[in-house]
Amino acid sequence: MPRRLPNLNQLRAFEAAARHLSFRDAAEELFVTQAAISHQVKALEEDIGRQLFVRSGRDVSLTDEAATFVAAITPALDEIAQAATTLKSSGISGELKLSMNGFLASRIVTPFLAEFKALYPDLEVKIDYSREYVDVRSSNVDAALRYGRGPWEGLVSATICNRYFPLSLPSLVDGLELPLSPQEIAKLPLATTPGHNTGWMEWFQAAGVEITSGLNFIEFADAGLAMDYMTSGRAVALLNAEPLAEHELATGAIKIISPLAVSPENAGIHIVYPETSEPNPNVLAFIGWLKSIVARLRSKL
Amino acid sequence: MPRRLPNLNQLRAFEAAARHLSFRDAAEELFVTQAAISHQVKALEEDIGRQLFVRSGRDVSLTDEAATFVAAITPALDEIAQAATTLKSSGISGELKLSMNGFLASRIVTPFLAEFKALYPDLEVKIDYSREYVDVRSSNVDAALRYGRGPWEGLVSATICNRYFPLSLPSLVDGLELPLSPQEIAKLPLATTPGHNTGWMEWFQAAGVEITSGLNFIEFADAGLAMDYMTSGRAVALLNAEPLAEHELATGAIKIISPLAVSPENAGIHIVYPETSEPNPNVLAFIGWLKSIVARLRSKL
DNA sequence: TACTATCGATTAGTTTTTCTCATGGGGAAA
DNA sequence: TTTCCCCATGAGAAAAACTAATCGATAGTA
Repeated sequence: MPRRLPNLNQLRAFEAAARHLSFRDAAEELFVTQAAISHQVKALEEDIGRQLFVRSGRDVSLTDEAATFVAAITPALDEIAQAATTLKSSGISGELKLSMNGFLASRIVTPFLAEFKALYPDLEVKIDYSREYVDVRSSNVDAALRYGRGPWEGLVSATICNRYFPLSLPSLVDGLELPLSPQEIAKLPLATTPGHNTGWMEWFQAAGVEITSGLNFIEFADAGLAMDYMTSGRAVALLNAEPLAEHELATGAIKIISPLAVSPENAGIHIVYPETSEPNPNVLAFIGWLKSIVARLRSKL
Repeated sequence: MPRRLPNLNQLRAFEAAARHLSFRDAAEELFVTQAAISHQVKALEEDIGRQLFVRSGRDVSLTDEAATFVAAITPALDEIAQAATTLKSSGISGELKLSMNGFLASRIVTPFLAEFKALYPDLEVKIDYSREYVDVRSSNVDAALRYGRGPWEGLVSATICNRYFPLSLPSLVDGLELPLSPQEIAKLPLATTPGHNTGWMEWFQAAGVEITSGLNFIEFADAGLAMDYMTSGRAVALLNAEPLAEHELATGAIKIISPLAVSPENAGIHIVYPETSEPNPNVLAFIGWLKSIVARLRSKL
C-alpha cells in the first residue's frame, strides 16, 4: 500500500491558517494574499471531503476532526523545517567577513541579519563598514557588497538587484497625478551619482523620450547621499526601489513616480568575491540568502 | 523566528528518490516521469546549496548529509500521510452497497478496490452484480454505476468518464497507418450498443465528416459485449479508453486508432444515487475515490 | 441605529511551477 | 564493442498557485 499524501502546498496553507485561526495572518506568514489561503484551504477541504474550518461571520474555528489533524501535522512540519534548516546550515560555519558601506548595510543587510544568523547559527558574520571599495583580494574580507557599475576585474560578481525606479517624496510631486510621464519627470531635479547620469539617460531612452539637454542633475558622491536628498523632498532619484526603500514605499512615505524601470547590465547592487579554485560555501550561502530576501521584498511591490 | 520550510513538492520528490535510490522508481511511485523527479531534485539541491545525490554512471547514492536528512523527513511525511488518511476516513464507516454490472466491476472497480478499502478501513463495501439497472430508490443499494445515456430521473448523477475513443485490435487495422482517418474508420465494422449509434454519429460529426449511410453497425446489448467483439478483432468500438482498456492499451494489445475523442453530455460512466436531504458521505467518498482512479489512469495515456 | 472596518469567499485572469517530450551522455552488462 | 539502462537537460505545454478586485457578513463604534 503506497503512502497517500495530500497536496502538501494545501496542507501548508491549511496548517498556517489553523495555527493562527486566521486566513489573513496565515497569508502574511506565507507571504501570499488572503485569497491564496482561502483557495488552498477550500481545495484541501474538497479533497478530504469535508469542512475543516467552521466559518461564522468574520472568524473561523476548527472542526474537531481538523483540530486533531492539525495537532498531528504541525509537529511533522516542524520536524521537516528543522531538518531542512540543519541540512542547509551544515558545513556553513566559521567566519564570514563582509565589506560594505553603511548605506547598504542599514538598508538591506542589518534589518534581516537576525534571520540569516538563525539560519546559519554556526557562522559568525563580521561586517567591515567602509565608504570606499576595499580590495577584496588583498584585504582579508571574504566578499563585498557594491553599489554601482561593474565589471570588477578579477572578481566574481553576483547581481542582487539591478532594477531602478524613479522615486520621490509625495510632497515634491504634489498636485501631479501619478504615474508621472517622462516629460514631467524631466522637469524635476534629478539626484544622481557620478556613475549614474547614464542611468537616467538610459531611463529616458527606455521611455522613448529624446532628451538632449536641460536636465537638472544634482550629483552626489554616492547613492546613499542621493537617496537622502530625495528623502528631503528636493529631488527625485533613480534607485533600486524594493530593497532600498521597502519600508517607505509600504508606508507611502516614498512613491514610485513611474512604473517604468531600467535594469542596466553590471549596475545595481552586487556581491563580489575573489575567484578561487574552491568556492567559499559561506559566501555562496550569504548570496543565496540575500537574493531570497530581495525576492521577498520585491513580491511585496 | 518563523519556520522556514523547503518547497514541499521538491521534498516529496527527493524523499521518494532517496527511499528507492532510483529516480525512475520514485517517478513511478508518484505517477510522474523520471524527468520530473530529476528537475525537482535538482531544484532542491540548488535551494539547499549542495548536492544531495552522488550520481555515478547509472546509479545514485545519497551523500551523508542527505541520508541524515531523509532519515528525519521520511517519518514526518509518514505521519502526515497517516493523519490525512485517518482524517479522510473518519466518519466513513458502516456499509456501502453498490450496484453495477460485471463488466464495469471487473474493469474499473475490482482491480482497485483494495486501495479503497485501505483508505476507508471502517467501511464495508458490498457489490450487487446486476446486468440490468436496478431501481436505486426502491432497492436497498446506496448507489449504482451506470454505463450509458442519462439523465436518470429523480437521481443525482456524477460523471466518472464520458470521453470516448475509437478502439481496435492492431490486427484489424493491419497494414494501415495509425492514426486512421475518419474515412478509413467509416469503412470498418463498428460495434455499438442500442443507445450508442448516436455516439458514432457524434464522433463522425466531430471529425467534420458527412456520413449519411453505409456504415456497418453491429449492435450489442451492452458495452461489455461490444468491447468483447472488438477484442475478438472483428470490429472497432467507441469506448472510454483509459478506464476500460487501460491494461490492454499499455501493453499494446488494443490501440486507439484515432486521437479524436467525443465527450457527449450525459453519456459514459456515471454513479447515480437517490437525492436525500443529507448526502451519504460513504457514497461521496466512493465517488471522489473513483474519480481519482480514473484521473490517474487517464494521465497514463 | 447607522457607520465603518475587518474578515473570508468568489471570479476571472495572470504568473509561476510543474511536468512531459525528446534527446544526449555515461557507465555497466552482454 | 555494442547495447541497455539510467540520469540530465532544454523547450514547450499543462497544471497549479496566486493576485486583484469585489462581495457579503459581522462586530465594533459613534
